Amino acid sequence: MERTIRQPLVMVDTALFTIRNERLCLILARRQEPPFEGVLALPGGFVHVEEDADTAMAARRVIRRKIGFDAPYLEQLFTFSGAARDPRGWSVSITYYALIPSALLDQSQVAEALPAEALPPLPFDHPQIVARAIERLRSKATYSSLPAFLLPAAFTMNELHRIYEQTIGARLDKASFRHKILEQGIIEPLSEQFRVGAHRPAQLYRLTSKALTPFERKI
Amino acid sequence: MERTIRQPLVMVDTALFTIRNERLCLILARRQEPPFEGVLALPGGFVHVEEDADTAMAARRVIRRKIGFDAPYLEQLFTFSGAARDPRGWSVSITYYALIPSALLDQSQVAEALPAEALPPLPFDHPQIVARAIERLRSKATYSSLPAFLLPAAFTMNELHRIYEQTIGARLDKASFRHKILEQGIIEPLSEQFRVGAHRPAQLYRLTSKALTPFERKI
DNA sequence: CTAGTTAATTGTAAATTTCAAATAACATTT
DNA sequence: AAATGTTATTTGAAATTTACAATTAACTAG
Repeated sequence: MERTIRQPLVMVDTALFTIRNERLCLILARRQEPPFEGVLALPGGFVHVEEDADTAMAARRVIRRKIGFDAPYLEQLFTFSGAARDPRGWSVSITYYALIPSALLDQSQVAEALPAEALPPLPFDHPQIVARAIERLRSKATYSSLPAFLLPAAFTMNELHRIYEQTIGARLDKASFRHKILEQGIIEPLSEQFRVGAHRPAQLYRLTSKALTPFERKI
Repeated sequence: MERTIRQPLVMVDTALFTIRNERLCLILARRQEPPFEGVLALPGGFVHVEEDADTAMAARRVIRRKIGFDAPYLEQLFTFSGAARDPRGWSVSITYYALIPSALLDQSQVAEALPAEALPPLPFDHPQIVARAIERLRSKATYSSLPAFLLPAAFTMNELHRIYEQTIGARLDKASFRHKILEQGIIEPLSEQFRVGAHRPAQLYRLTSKALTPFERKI
């Protein structure tokens, strides 16, 4: 037992995705205390003793403090650890990523979100965390309903289409996309509800129970 | 800082998959010390201070102690934590899963491997870890070369086919399977090398660099 | 009532997947 | 040497899915 870790810091860090101007963005927080006081970083914090069921509790607390409510989609990402990642000592960071529809955020929060592909230099090992989060998001987007969690409860087919293109980072055929999504049954039309404008009204849809559930809960 | 965790136990636990009698099995270890002394459990141990880069170091150490060499495929699975999961106190377990070709193991190790679907009652939250590991393996098997890491360096198309069926848990069409796998370019024939027997010789293949790399390393 | 804009459908070609069956290449037995 | 058994590998046609291009639909604004 003598070579085991004594007093590691146990923390959570979160990558909070949202969409601004049709681009995939991250919500950062300015650090209130050293180290790296005043620097933009991923929102995070220490795990509390009473958060004894799961570190997702701590992640939710961190996210609520930042945006004021629970993210519609939250998933554990990866655990980083070691003596080098934090100057305060041997630490374990259990990281999470969350998807947050910009419609739920304050205007000011949305305005502060920064494009995932053009972030400022981040402290600690946060760049690695971001890289992994983007990788996971892209990967899951190709075979699940994940990107839909970046949209509000009701959305049009084209909005969904654009979100998928944005998160996957590639063009997707409109007709095929519509076909496949409807085929999978992960969304359903809201009867008689349309988004209106200077054009043909667009059918509104919502996620069904076949869509991926938050927290990767299965059944 | 007063509500943060003081002296958490930081450990790794591993789910070690192998194939015995064409069935997906796990290699368990009998616990040498309390709690649950003498009980079969997932191989695990405390993280050491000098394992300061990444807990994968600790996972590799645990695996080497159990089987004597490094697993060809190792990936971080999930991090479990809390006050309830271990009677010794608040703990963090960073879990890993590994794929180990039975050809590399001692006969006795293979004989002791137990079918993943019929394990004895496991201590701690090890049943949850196993469930997640199987889920991850099945999921990745559907879109990657993962199951190939359960086979030795050279294998026939049918061996690969059976491994995929076993890990996914469903029938796969032979012709389509062969087509898709070769299409993806994740394996290549070993020229002039065949597995012989009382039947037509079977072409031997090996993984190419297009196959999934261990440790989820990209590029 | 026409132009502009986005939504949604349609049709056809191309590609992929499925399914069933045939053929190939041995070792072993007769 | 020929027949048999066994597994490997290929083939071909049907069914399904996907890609691509174009058309039609439904509104608002001027």
